[in-house]
Formats: sequence, structure tokens, C-alpha cells
Amino acid sequence: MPKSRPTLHDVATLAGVSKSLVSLALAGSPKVSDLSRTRIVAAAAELGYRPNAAARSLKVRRSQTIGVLILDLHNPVFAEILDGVQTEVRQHGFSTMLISGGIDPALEQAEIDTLLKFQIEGLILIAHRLPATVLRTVAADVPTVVVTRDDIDIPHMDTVSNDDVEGARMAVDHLVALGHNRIVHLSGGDNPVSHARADGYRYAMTDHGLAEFIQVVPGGLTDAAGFAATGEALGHRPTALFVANDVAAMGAIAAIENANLRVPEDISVIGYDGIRIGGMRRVNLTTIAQPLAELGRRAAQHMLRRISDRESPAQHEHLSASLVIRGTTGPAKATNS
Amino acid sequence: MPKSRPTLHDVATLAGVSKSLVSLALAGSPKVSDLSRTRIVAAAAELGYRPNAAARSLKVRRSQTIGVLILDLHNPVFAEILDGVQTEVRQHGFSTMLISGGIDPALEQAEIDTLLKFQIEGLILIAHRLPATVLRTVAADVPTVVVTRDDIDIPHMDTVSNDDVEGARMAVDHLVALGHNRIVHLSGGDNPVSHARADGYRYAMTDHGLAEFIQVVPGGLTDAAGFAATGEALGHRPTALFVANDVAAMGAIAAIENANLRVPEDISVIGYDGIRIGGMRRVNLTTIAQPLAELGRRAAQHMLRRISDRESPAQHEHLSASLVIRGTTGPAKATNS
DNA sequence: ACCTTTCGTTGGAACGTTCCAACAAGTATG
DNA sequence: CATACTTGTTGGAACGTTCCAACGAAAGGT
Repeated sequence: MPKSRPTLHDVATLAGVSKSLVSLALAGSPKVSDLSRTRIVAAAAELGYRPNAAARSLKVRRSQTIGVLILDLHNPVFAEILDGVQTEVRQHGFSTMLISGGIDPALEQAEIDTLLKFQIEGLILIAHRLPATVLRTVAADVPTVVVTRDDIDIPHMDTVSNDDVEGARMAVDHLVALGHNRIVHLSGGDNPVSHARADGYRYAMTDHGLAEFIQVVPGGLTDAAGFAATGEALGHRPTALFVANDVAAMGAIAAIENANLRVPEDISVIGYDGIRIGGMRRVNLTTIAQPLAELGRRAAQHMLRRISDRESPAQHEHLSASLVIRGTTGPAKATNS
Repeated sequence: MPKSRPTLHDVATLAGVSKSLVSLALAGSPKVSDLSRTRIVAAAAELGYRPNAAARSLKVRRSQTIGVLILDLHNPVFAEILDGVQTEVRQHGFSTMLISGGIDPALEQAEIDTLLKFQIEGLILIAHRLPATVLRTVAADVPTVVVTRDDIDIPHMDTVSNDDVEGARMAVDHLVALGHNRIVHLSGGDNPVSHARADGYRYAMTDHGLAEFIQVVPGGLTDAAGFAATGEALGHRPTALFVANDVAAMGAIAAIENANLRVPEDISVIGYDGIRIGGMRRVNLTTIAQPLAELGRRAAQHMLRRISDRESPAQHEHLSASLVIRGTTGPAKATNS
């Protein structure tokens, strides 16, 4: 006997009423008599009835679910943004369906497709590697919000990101205030976010009259990339390093210590992102912290607005980051430039 | 004009055929003439048709989706297990719907409920904090597999976990081979996994004739807990510390360095789990690595089997961990016990 | 006494699929 | 030349829900 799930109809016959009334009662309609209501609730409980969301959303044409694409589940940055998304959408009765493409951008697209098949009402992209054309068709199909990137302007697609230029400025300001001037930037490679951070570095250095010390060493956003690029950076004899993100900064510190220099006594290091492990005592990294959860919350809010008004104009929101001083930055040594 | 999604019927009229034929064609049936097929495909593309998964699963009574609960998205352990789950289920044409309860166990249950409403075909719990009663009803409702815990025995519910007792043994063996005997265990608190690891420690110490040195200091599974408990551990003048998990081990190392001792020169430290950041050069932690992705893969395999045969007896699989030697363990100092 | 209103309840249509039974038209078999 | 089978196609029922129109019964108004 295939013990298939009990349906509305099963509950109805057990309670001795019509399926319509059961539907009404379970939806909490006031038009149901107390007698019927209790009988229905009892019957539902007895059968272990669970409404079929597929049937419901088929009829109602709303799934009450929003899809979330996470670029990389391993990068703590994204998990923390997701926290914000989840708390916000839950408060409004939505569920989330998460996917993450893994390494393969093609998979990313395929996964978005499954998401769309499930009739999600909106799509939040927590970073992504999609070409603009794909993005455009997706955004035309379903309300879409992008987090951490603001380099694409597509009608009806909102973006929420931190102001990387401003954040980079703060990093430089902090180091300058500690007396550093030989500040080298270890960049995050060829992507919009990294470019913005490098720009912020250059502007700030110039503003502090340190244009002559500007040095941008090409790197990447991973531990290994940070480690590898540090050799070249040290060639410029810096007293401080501003690294494009926290993870790479951790790699850089390891490389510095490998070279028999101490952090922060010999070289100060500051990262960017504000990931939680940066706060672990073993790491203790000074950083520019993005308001990660807030980023997610705002994205969710834009999403909810857009769901109720699909045609509202695209909004691009910037949140500002903040300096978190921990143990990897300190006063500059008496410089012998 | 509410531009609602195109349906099978829309495609059919555009292509000048019946909706049944469209359904057939899109499902790749060989009974469709080439002419019709190309016309249908063209029409579908023109309209941007996307099948409605809700309608499909309503009719077919299969959602091709399995639900995954992740205890804590921030703990890298779980993300890495998830990798394994995803690659495996994808190969079999399933999608995953992820949820994570966050801090609140009650939320965990509510989220599982939404998952069930979506007619998921199976549920994989990557760690959890559910009471056995809840677990029992869920497992009766839908095929269920639990990863990283094996302490519960519920009919038709599989578990996949690493052998924590064995893993703990390996940690002790490694330290003993390096000449340590004053080995203190910093436990992970009152939960099944931590108990098993502590037991393994005790057995191994006894087997090595070091019963007199057995010291289990109560701790926890977080960075802060590791940091805090280390003070007491140092009171026992250990030459090595076996910490219940990697994250706590990182906390412990920080505390040791705070006390002006060096790792591994003065005290060796070994963790447990094999999280990726442990391999970052800044951290460089020796550890007992669980086969995390494999854990996930096996869980998915059990799931797929159980979906096709719901009544198959519960299986409890143990995978063995492996020692990963990095920079936080070294030879014992000439001991003056 | 009748008409109207309210209250609680009900059947049935619809949502977008899948898939079975049926069928028309051609092709092979006796 | 009738019969059978193949090939490509089709209408319609079903999945479990929501919600509208309609209903009978009881109550209210005249």
C-alpha cells in the first residue's frame, strides 16, 4: 500500500465536511463555525496533514519563495550576507531556496534555471559571475537584486554594495594615522570590486600627499594568491600592506612571517571584508569591515519592494564600511626612507 | 497587462500543435516528428517558455528535490560536507533546497516544515539539534539521512559519520610518536561528537601506557571556548594539546601564545575536522581531517537508495579520518616530568 | 405571512502539467 | 482487399489546492 500523503479531501471526509471548508478553516477564515473548526483541526492533526505547496502555488500563482544564489559557500563573506537576507525575508513570510554554483559558471546558470522553474518570486545574487546578457534576461523574467556588485546597470535590477572606494580610503587613513607612508596595496586581481578598492587606495594616497609611494602589486582574492604576491610587495620595502581582502591578507601575513619579519612590529597589514574568522584570536586581523548582514537585509528589502512593484526604477544602494582595529596594524617604525 | 509566464498551451498554439505534443517533444520523446519538434522548440524559445515545476510535481508526485538542513552556515565543516552532497545528487537529476535554522532550534523545526510542504523527496540533516521525537516523525514522513551524528537509532533513518573514537586515537598516536606523553585533551563540551573524541583520547592514552597522564579539560567547539579553556589546560603542564575541533584549537593556540609559549616548540597542538582554513598559511594547523566531501557524497547516496526503497533497513556508516601534519605539532622537548 | 439578510457551508472550475486512451492516416501482412 | 500494425497526433482526466458563486437554514424586518 503506497501510503501517499493525506490531502485536503482526506481531512474533509474524516471531519465530515467539504474540502472547501477545510481549506477555509486552515486558512483561518472567520466564517467557519467553532464546531467545524475544532473538528477539522483535530482531523488534520490525526492524519498528519501537510498542505501541498506545489498545488497551492499552482493555484495561487505565488510561491512565497525567493531564490538566492551564493557564489561560494566557503567564503565566509557570503554566508554572513545570507544571514541578513534570511532574517529579513522570513519576517515577511517568505522562504528562501539556496543554490550555489560551485566553481563552474555554467553550473551557475543551470542552477538559476531550476530555481526559476520552481516559480520563485525573486532572485538575490550574492556575488555572481554571470555575463550581462544572461543577467538581463533573468532580470526581465523575475525581480532581481545583486549584492556586492554595482558595476552593471540593468533596468529594474537593484544592487546593494558597500562603497569600496570609500572603504579603501579608510584603510589608508588608518595606516597614515599610525605614521606609515610606504604603504603598498596588494590588489585582488581583475574584477570590479578589486578595481574599486585599488582606486580608493590611489585616491587616498594622493590626498595624503603620498602619491610618490603608490605601489599596486597584482594579486588575488585567495589565501594562496596573497601569499604568492607578497614577495613582490616586500621588494618595495613597505612599512604597511593594504590587502584587497581578508583571506588574501592572511596569506600575506604568513609570507611576511616566513620572511622573518613580524606583524605588526615590522610591517602592518590591513585586510578588507570583516569576516568572522578575522576576529579569531589566532588571526586577529585589522580590517575594513563591510556591514555584511546589513547588506543582506537591504537586499531583501529591495527584493520585497520590487516584488510588489516590479516596475519601480532600479536602485543602487551603497553602504559604508567601518574600520576594525585589531592586532595586525601598529605604529610605523622610525622610518629610514 | 499582467505579462504572466507563457504556458505549455501558449507554446502549442504558436507552434500550431496540441499541448500534449509539446509536452512530449520537450520531454524528448522519440515519437515526435522532426518537423513538429523543430517548430515546437522554436516556439518555446521565442516565448521564453519555462516549465512550471509546481504543476509538474503536482501531477508526477515527485519533486526531484531533496532538502538539506545545515546546522550552521558559518562553520566551514558543514559547507564542505554540502559540497559532497550537491555534486552527488546533481548527477542524479535532483536539485537541493537548503535551509539553515540559525541559532534557534525552534526555527530549525519550522524550516523543516516549509521544506516538507514543498514535497521534497528526502531530507539530509548536516548536523542538527532536533529532539528524537521530532526526528522520528520526520523520518516516518520522508526519507531522512543524518550526517556527523550516529547516536540516534530510528527506523529507516540512515546516518553517515566519521569514527570519532578512531580519529582521536590517531591524534594521540601522532603526538606519542613525536615523543609526547603529557598530552591534555581539551574537550568540546556536552555533545555526542565531543564525547566520542574524548573517549578515543582516553583509550589511546591507556593503550600507550599513559593512563596516568590522562587529563580532560572541559571546553567547547568555538574559538572563544578554546581560548578560555586553555588556561586550565596549561595548569597541567602539558607538552601537547589535543583539542576537540579545529576552531577551538585556533583559540587554544592564541591563548598559548598569549602565555608566552611557542607552538609547536613549547607545546604541540592538534585539532580535529580538517577545515580548509586550517590549511591557510597563517593558521597551518595539524589536524585529524574528516573526509568531509566524502561524508556528504555518501549521505547523498544513502538518500538516493532510500528514495527508491523507503523500507530498506537503517544503515549507519562510519568513514575514517586521516592525520594531516602541518606546523603546529613537533617533537616533544626533552621532558623533565 | 412574506421578503431580505446573515451565517455556515458546498460544489465546481481553474491553475499548468503528464500521460493514457483514442484516433486518423499511412504501411505492411495475410 | 480486408486486417493488422505503425507513426504521429490529440482530447481529456487527474494531481491538490483556492476561491467564486450558489445554497439551505435560521434569523430579522416589514
